[in-house]
Amino acid sequence: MPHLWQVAVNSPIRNLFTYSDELGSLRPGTPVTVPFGPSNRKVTGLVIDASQETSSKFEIKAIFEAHPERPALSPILLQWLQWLSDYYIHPLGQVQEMVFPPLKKHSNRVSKKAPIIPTVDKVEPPSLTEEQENVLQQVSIDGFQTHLLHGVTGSGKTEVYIRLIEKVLEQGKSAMVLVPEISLTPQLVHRFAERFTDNIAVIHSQLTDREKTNQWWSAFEGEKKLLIGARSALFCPLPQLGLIIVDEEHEPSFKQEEKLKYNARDAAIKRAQLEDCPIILGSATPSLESWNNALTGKFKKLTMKNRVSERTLPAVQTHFLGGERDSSLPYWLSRELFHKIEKNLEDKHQSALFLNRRGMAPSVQCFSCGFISMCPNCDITLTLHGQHHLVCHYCDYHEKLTDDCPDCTEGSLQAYGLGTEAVEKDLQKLFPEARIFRADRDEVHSREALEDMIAGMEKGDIDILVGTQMIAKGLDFPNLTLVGLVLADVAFNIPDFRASERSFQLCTQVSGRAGRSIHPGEVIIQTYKTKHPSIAFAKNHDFIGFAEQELENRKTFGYPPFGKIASLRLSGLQAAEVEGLGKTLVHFGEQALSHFKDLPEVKIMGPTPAPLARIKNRYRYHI
DNA sequence: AGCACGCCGACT
DNA sequence: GTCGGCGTGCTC
Repeated sequence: MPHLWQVAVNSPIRNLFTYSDELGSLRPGTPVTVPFGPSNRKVTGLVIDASQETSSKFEIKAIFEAHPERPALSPILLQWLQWLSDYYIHPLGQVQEMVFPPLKKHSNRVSKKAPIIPTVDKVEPPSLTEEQENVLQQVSIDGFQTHLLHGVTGSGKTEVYIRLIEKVLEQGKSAMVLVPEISLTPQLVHRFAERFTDNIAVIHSQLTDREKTNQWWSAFEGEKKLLIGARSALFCPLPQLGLIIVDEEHEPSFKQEEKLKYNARDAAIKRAQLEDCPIILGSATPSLESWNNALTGKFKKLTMKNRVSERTLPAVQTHFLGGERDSSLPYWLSRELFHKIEKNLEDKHQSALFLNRRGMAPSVQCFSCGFISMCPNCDITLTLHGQHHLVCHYCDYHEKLTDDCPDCTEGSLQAYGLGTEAVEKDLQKLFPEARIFRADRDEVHSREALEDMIAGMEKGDIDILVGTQMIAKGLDFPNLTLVGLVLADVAFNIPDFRASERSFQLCTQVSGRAGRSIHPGEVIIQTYKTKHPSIAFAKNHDFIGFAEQELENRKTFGYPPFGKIASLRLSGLQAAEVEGLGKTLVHFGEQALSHFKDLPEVKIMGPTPAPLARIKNRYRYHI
């Protein structure tokens, strides 16, 4: 009698399917191809378990073969995939698919592109600070334990990671470092390459499919013992995984919002638990969830309060933007920041200005009739780029800015608000001699362009860097001594209970770019709300104070980590239809709740239009 | 998701 | 009488 197996098939169905095995070489964890659907098309799947199927409600088909290009997975990995599927409510057959590389193994075709792992000379390890030593002593590399490493910017977290990885590799095990996509800069890889030479594989979305496949196999086969990557790298089945590091654990980019909706930080903790290895979550500004877990003892808390080599944290000043203005300066530039930039140019130091908004201006309005240019496909104003390009930041719509208002045809459209392009342009006028570089998605759109920008900063070819998100984290330029946050308020206004946390993190991370070398750093935060707690605490480098106050707020309102929130997002082409579905779902929810008497308080809110009520002509609601 | 089936309008 | 557009339902 042939064996029957439960197979997770790559399809959006949450059942397992029973197949017969006439090969006899299969076991749980074997990737297979199976006939599926009325035309028996060939789909991929994963053998999960033996089947006890006795009834014959359906025809049982035979597995085609063990997948010729996919290696078998360990019981631990299988268990982890099952957990992901259950916890994030996603079909196991599709979760399983994320483990494997996009292309067939093979063909070691030599890439013409620059190598992903740079060839650099090995660098001798620096001596450790007392704090670093102390932290290292507290981490056991045997057995599962979640650690939260709270270390200020520039405190040498990376060196701690490196030392721990060295220990793990000495035992013949492999290690994984997860970083947010945005900070997976060549700089970080370079830093690791200096110590582990070419014993490194890298996986992130900027690689081509061929590159990803090659990197995946070199990590899977143990040819490279250290895997560095963005969240998707977590799925790589490393042999003898001995350590996971999640750097910048608070970063929202660890969350995937589509398909399998997982948080790589949380999924990494689960994987470490199953693999029975330690995991380190590192951040200068931990998420309040993780911080709370450290306070309650669920995570082991490790602290580094000082920067390495007696370097001090930068002096942070805040400047009120609403006061009287110097008419010779653009309205967004305080006299103080202007003078600091001027001084920095004289001293041949570098400056960076941060503003989380690309383009010239976020909207244009007719001064005569009040008409505002909107995207026809989205509920959003069009952003002005250059002198006369109106662009939607959510779809590919763009139009030319007309001389006259398209509505009243009398007035003309005027730019409102500020973006990085305008900052760059104004600065160039004020400092004609300065070499200014703008780093946002319009200017820096590829790995190569990012590398060029970094090289430009390192060589001193740039005096002033103007940028968005892109320059906020992870970067380390020794000659960068002045950082200006042009308008901190942008971050307060996002409609999210984490808005305060996000702005505190932003202020701290941006500030952290300044003064990372022998020269002390200075930071200027410009804002209309100098008293906002996010700014006040960031100014004093007081994460603990901020966390204490913000946790109190969260407790009062029942927000995480004290309460739990789930968000259901609905979208469709007809607003009424989407809202109707939302109402039906809420109704189901209320009914379901009424069957449970002793639940803690559960509230269902909505459906209401999402903050961006329409994107790409799809109406969005949430519950 | 991907495919087949089936219902209906449009065209030879 | 046949083609094809898309709504519906199933996949071991």
